[in-house]
Amino acid sequence: MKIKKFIIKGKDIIMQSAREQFFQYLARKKLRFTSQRAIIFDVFWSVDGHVSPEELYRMTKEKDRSIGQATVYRTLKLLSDAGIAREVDFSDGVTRYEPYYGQKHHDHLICQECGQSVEVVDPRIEKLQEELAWQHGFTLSGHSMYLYGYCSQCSGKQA
Amino acid sequence: MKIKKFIIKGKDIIMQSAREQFFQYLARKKLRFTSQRAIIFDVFWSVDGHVSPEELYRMTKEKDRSIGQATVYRTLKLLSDAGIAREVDFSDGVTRYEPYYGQKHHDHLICQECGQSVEVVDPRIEKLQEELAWQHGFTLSGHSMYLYGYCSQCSGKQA
DNA sequence: TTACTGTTGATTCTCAGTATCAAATTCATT
DNA sequence: AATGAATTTGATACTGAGAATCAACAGTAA
Repeated sequence: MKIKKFIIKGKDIIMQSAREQFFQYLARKKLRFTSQRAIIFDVFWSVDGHVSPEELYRMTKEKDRSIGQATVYRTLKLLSDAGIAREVDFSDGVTRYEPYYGQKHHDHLICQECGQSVEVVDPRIEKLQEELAWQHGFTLSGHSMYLYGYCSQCSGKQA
Repeated sequence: MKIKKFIIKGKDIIMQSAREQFFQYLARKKLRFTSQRAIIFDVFWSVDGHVSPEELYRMTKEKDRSIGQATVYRTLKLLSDAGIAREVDFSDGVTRYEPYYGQKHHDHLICQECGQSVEVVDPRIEKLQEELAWQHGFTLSGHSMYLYGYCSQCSGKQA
């Protein structure tokens, strides 16, 4: 219990900073921190893992019926530009977004059977990526890596 | 000159095997090696690097006016299933395909300024990916990795 | 030939995401 | 508070990739 509470508190603190960063970003760009953006941010931040714009739109509608879907798309783009959200693309035709601020960088391991995704990191891979880019005269600014396979439950089912 | 000729010959031999593999694949699935599929295969194979379905459609039209765009989409899917083509997704909304048979596996390093892409591989990264999946109980069946950055020409221009 | 299965191209449809635009909101100045 | 400029919003229309549909059209096998 104590631990749980602590974690929630921790997440809450991060949320405040992320909100703050969003606010700062908007101010820097002379944009406004409107009530719609606040609501969308809050709902987005409450999500565990990734959401599609459409899903988020449905969720925000429950809080505020009047919010339009275009605004959700626009706000996600803003959050992405502000470095608070990250686009993830599982190449199924839908772009998803996940909270990114204060998160460790990670990539995705996806089960092709059940669709579950696991967040993974390997600093050694990151290092090698840098190196590889360097060898080709590139300055690396980012990467996307998706590992596809079958999870322990699903790899039993087939074959 | 000699070398060039040799290379062309080599490519030609690979082409024959790829065509053969396509044929075999179709036979195995009780599908037919139609003239349209042959044309689309040939044009696709003559391309250096990647093409979008739409581009390929335009190109095949020049060889055979009557070929429909749906057939191009369908055939690319077949080639992909047959392991002769590979989908590449630079996340700009268009899926591209590249010849794959007899090719070494590779990933892509993309310049965000001029758009050029370089094919890269690092067996050490491949190894670590396997390892990483394994650690999470996954059987790895494939991956996609895109490194984004600025090439030597373009990284000078900014800053 | 006939019956059967797979293929094609034209067309329509779907669906994510974007552009448009008038109305509403907010901000800065007076 | 009032004015005017700039931003934002939501509804709606639009775009463009790709898939579904379907009648006409081949091969294939009896």
